Amino acid sequence: MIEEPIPSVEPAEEQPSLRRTPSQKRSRERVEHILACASKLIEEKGSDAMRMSEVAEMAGISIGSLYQYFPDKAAIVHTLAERYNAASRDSIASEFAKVTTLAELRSAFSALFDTYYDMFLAEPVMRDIWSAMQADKTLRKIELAESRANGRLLAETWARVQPETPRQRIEDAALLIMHLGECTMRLAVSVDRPEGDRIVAAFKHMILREFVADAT
Amino acid sequence: MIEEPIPSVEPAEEQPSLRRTPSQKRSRERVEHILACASKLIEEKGSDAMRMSEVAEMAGISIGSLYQYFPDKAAIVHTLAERYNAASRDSIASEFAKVTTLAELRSAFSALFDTYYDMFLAEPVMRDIWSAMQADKTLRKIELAESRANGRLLAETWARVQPETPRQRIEDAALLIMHLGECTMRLAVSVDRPEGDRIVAAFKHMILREFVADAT
DNA sequence: TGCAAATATGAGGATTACTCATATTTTTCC
DNA sequence: GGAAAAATATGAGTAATCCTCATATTTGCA
Repeated sequence: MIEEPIPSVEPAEEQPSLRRTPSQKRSRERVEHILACASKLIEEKGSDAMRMSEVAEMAGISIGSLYQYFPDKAAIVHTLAERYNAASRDSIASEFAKVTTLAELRSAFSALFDTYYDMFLAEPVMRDIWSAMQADKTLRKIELAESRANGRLLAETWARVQPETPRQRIEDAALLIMHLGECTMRLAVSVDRPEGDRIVAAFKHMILREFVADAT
Repeated sequence: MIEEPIPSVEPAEEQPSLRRTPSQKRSRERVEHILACASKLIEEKGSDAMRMSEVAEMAGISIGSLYQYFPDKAAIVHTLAERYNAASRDSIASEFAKVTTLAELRSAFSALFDTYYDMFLAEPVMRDIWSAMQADKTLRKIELAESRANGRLLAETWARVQPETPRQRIEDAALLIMHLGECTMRLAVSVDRPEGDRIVAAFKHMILREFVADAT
């Protein structure tokens, strides 16, 4: 009945972000409710200004209960981040799955970052969480894990359509590209719309040059 | 008599990070001393774990005095960040100043990022401050201003050696490149040494492709 | 129904950035 | 030199907030 959003690709690294695995159905629903409230609060005021007391109040539970489910504030952000990341990985994986030629890789990459940019524009919560991840030491590890996971997806596809290129070079470049993609999104949404659009275009233009036949 | 630390290139955006402009010589020395202590503490434990009480104690002053010079904790990080940024801008400006051809731009860029990477490796405080800047809303604006300032330096040089390329395209690309350069540094120093080296190499390789004659 | 396990509660502990009324030092001006 | 004024120093105290824990309530099950 309750279907959890199982990351269908590779989970980045699952720390125990829930204090106890909820065994009762009501508990699992409550976890979802807490996350929904937290998400709404982050949308309204940002994760930094979000107070644990507010989350508890909006969710209609006591602070004690809140801490029964999440060991600390970062765990809430962590969980939300993991969900967005899982969604990203999924769309990346499905976009790359059908790629068999370099030309297809180029158009898949292009489409991917258009989608990614739209997501960033549409989801203020996602944007905020990305910033929060940079702030916290623990959460920063998630970002790296995420870049690595996405980098692997790109590297596999890339190596498939261009087997003559050294694997190490592909892997390094793939990690860098996916990481810089995230950085570009953050930059693009932090400036005004037309400039953001141009920045994303510039990024795509720059990266697409990498996916060419001549192995320099 | 009062000589303020004037950034020799373009100041990114000077908010009043000092509570009062110290008029007496002893005060200015004290500001320097506070910053030195803060820097040492950041090196030891990170800006997040650095306590204002510790800074005061190490500097041999009371908390009240500390707050007489800096309006809040972020202001200390802000000031330190501005200094590093000013140093970066200077080295970027001097590296680009003598560039007159595309080939020279390429080698200047390459040399610049080698230096930048070395700085990041050698200066744990700088690394920490970069992370801290992402965390705080106010400080994040500095990062953007910094990217813009550096982007302008690159754009000017680039436009000089390649006047046929549309100015808008150069400006967008320059901002993106300098911003992504910072992101690459952060990524490179957060992984193990050999991988970090390869990542920096991959970045340089990728960007140097942009500085070519064919205006695609 | 009654007992044990799971879950809920919220007052309070702990930490920490920052304030402010007061005290001290320095400068100014006769 | 001395007194008034301005600048600077002080640190106990305030406020904000995360999180704990001893206790109460609810649920699952025999």
